[in-house]
Amino acid sequence: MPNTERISKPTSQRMSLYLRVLNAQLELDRVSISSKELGAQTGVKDAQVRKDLACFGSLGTPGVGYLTRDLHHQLRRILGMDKSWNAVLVGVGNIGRALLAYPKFRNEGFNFVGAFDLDKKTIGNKIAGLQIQPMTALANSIRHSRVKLALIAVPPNAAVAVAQFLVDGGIRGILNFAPIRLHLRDDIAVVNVDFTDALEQLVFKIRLSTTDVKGTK
Amino acid sequence: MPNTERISKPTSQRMSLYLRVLNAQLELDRVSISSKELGAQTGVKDAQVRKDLACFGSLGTPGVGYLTRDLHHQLRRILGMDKSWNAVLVGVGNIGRALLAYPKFRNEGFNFVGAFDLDKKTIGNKIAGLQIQPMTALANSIRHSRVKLALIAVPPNAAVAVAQFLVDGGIRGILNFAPIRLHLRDDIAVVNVDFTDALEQLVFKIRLSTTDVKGTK
DNA sequence: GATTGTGAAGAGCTTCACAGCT
DNA sequence: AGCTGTGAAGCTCTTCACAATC
Repeated sequence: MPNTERISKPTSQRMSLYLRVLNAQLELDRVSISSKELGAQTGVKDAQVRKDLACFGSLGTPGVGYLTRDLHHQLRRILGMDKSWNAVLVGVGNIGRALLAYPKFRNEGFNFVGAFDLDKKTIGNKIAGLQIQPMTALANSIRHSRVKLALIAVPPNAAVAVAQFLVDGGIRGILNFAPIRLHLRDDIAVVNVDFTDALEQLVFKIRLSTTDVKGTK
Repeated sequence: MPNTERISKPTSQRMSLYLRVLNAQLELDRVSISSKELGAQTGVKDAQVRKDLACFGSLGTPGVGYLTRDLHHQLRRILGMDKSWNAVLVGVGNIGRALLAYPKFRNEGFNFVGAFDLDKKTIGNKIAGLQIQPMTALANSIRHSRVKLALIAVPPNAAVAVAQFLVDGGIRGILNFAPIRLHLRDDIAVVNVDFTDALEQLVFKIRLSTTDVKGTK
């Protein structure tokens, strides 16, 4: 009975980080890990780690730390990764292709069950074992396979229409790679991945650290 | 004299969003925009928009809003986008190729001046007008062109070594696509883009909204 | 009437520090 | 001695609400 609802966004983000570390620790056959070490490997203060982990209700052992396997299991459960998730991809351009071939998705329990595009040249091609289908097949496919997740990697001007179409088809969550903010019903989960945003944040960070040392210009 | 330093991380992130909106508004020849509209298009409360924009020292006009062109200019300045930035790419796999071909980067003032890989098969190929070079050419290239930004799109086990190598070569900021947290000197800016994290956050969000309505399972 | 800029209140997140367990 | 779990303090970010401006 871990209350999944009372987890803040910052906490859930760190949970993903912890999970990444635990994966590595399991491969090294480490039996336990302390909040201090988990923190060191994720750039989080140890007290914060313990607070985050407290929602499992005392899984740690004073003097020892957390049992790697148990914690891994609990984290996956909290994040909803204890079962696998099917997903469709819309837009098989450069980014779309990279996503289809991204090996980590399958490792973590994500599964592409369909890939769709408008371009007749790419339709029919197989990428990472999946045959690209025309957009016209999308609606049926969603209803049939009862997919809940979609990844959008289409040009920005198409993204809004595609998103609306997906929602109408029954999709509940969208990972959006188009550099556009989607405005959808608020029971639809949206996560944006915007490369330009990321680069701008990087530039801003650099300027912050170089301003201290008196502008290198 | 806008004090670039006193801008919080959440604010700077929203600045990127505002900038995206302003780009669109400029294309539509809109002369001014209100905090309310800027907020609506980015999912931010109007008061928050005004607070964020306040660091420019009164650029808005009561009863009217903000002059689109001026605001655009100021935002770019604050974010450090008033000049263009050169960058190198390390790792020309699926993701690397997508990044090289990503058109928005150039639009926003980012410029690839080098792309590097270990794989002899890709070395020498041209992608988006850029010839892939061997890793052995990386150090010289950085020093020569005085690049400050690097994008890492290598497998996770190589990322740490590559990052250290880049820093030793004089790189000041890294946009990291490998699903690994880099621990570097703290005057080095790092921004992580982790697809698996993003998908996990999405799943978590979905569960949050479906838990309310009593698990669809 | 519409909209800005902002002090003050409110909400949320992080860090501290220490009792308590092994 | 080493480490967890947590109340309380401290800090940051967001929202409210309204006087001031056009």
